[in-house]
Amino acid sequence: MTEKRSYHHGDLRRALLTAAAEAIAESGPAALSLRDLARRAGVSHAAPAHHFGDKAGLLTALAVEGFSLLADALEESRERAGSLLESGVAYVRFAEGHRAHFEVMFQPSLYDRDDPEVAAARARAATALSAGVSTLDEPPAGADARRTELAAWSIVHGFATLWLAGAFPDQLGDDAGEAARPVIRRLFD
Amino acid sequence: MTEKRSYHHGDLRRALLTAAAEAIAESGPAALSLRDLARRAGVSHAAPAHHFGDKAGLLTALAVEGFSLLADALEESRERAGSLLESGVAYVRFAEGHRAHFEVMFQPSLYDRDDPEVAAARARAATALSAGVSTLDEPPAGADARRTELAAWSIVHGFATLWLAGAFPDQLGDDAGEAARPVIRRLFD
DNA sequence: TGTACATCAGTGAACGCGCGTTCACTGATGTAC
DNA sequence: TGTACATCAGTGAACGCGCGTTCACTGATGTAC
Repeated sequence: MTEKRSYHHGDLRRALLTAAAEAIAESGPAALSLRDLARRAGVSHAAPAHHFGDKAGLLTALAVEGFSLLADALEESRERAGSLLESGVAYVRFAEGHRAHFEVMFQPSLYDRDDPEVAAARARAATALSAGVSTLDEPPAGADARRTELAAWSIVHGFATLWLAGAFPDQLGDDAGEAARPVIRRLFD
Repeated sequence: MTEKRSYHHGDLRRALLTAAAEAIAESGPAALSLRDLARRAGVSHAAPAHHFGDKAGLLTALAVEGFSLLADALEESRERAGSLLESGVAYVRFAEGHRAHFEVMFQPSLYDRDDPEVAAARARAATALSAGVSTLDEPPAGADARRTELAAWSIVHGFATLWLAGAFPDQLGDDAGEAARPVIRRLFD
């Protein structure tokens, strides 16, 4: 808690990103202030500007991390289960487990969407998601494949968003991924 | 523009809600300030507090209006088309046409979710949505009906959210409702 | 192994800004008689 | 129809606060020789 710290923090960049995720999970991305993050990291209020310039810079880094983690989760699920259904569940689990990243990623007004690192990480996540469509028993082709992809993306994104917003009835339980499975399955009946 | 106004505004409450929707569409709900709304309405900066108390009060009123407009749109679509597909299209159209309301409605941390008017308006919208499920050719029952409802809600909500976030490729065109139709239809194949 | 120096990370004081809130006020409207 | 008075909507000055940004600074680290 009150551990002594040398003049140099060691890994302030990492600490600020972690603090940002915490702060966003508590109060949303818009309430974020660099001064608050500095306080959380135990560092003077001018230090964050050193690493990120401004708030958009920090959120850009968070978006990169988010898309990258999402891509990891989707790829991992595909290797493990090889099913679009389970990729969808992984998407929902990612949103629940990385709420702050998820919220930032899909509010591109908050960060620099044209940043090359963002574009690369997002492309990797998009590829991982669309690869899931080809794991279907009868994989659709052409326009049908695109429609299926959008439908799958929409249903898991909508479920995740509504779950995080607390819009669902309590009966659905505590586990977003498990609650999502029968709903996503409905898309393939 | 510079029209003269008497000491009393006439319908300041209405004017502030309209200004709020504009401001939110421009910069998001978190950037909203009562002083800015006062400026937009051409009124002194202390006037808004008179009608709404604080920002949460104003956003509560906006949420009420939003759920109410959504319920209207869903009911109207059901009377006109009587199809779950078209109700979904109406949902997406509502989100596109009332972006500010939509954003506020599903961020309940911004307003008083326990307000009785909010609860009533939200319940009306929920009823209108679930009524859409019973218009299916082979309406499901019991747990199946609930799953179908969640699936339908998720897919249209997800599509709307991703559309507003600018996450979809440009090829989808300008009309969110039309773009959504084939994707939603995929749920019923 | 030791020294000099460049580079870098973080400091802390200062500034100006927009915000929400308070409060005594004033102008307009509605109502009782 | 006219007058008196209560109520209400909006004013404008004042306040304190947290914020981002700037800037000269200092302590730590790494590197060349």
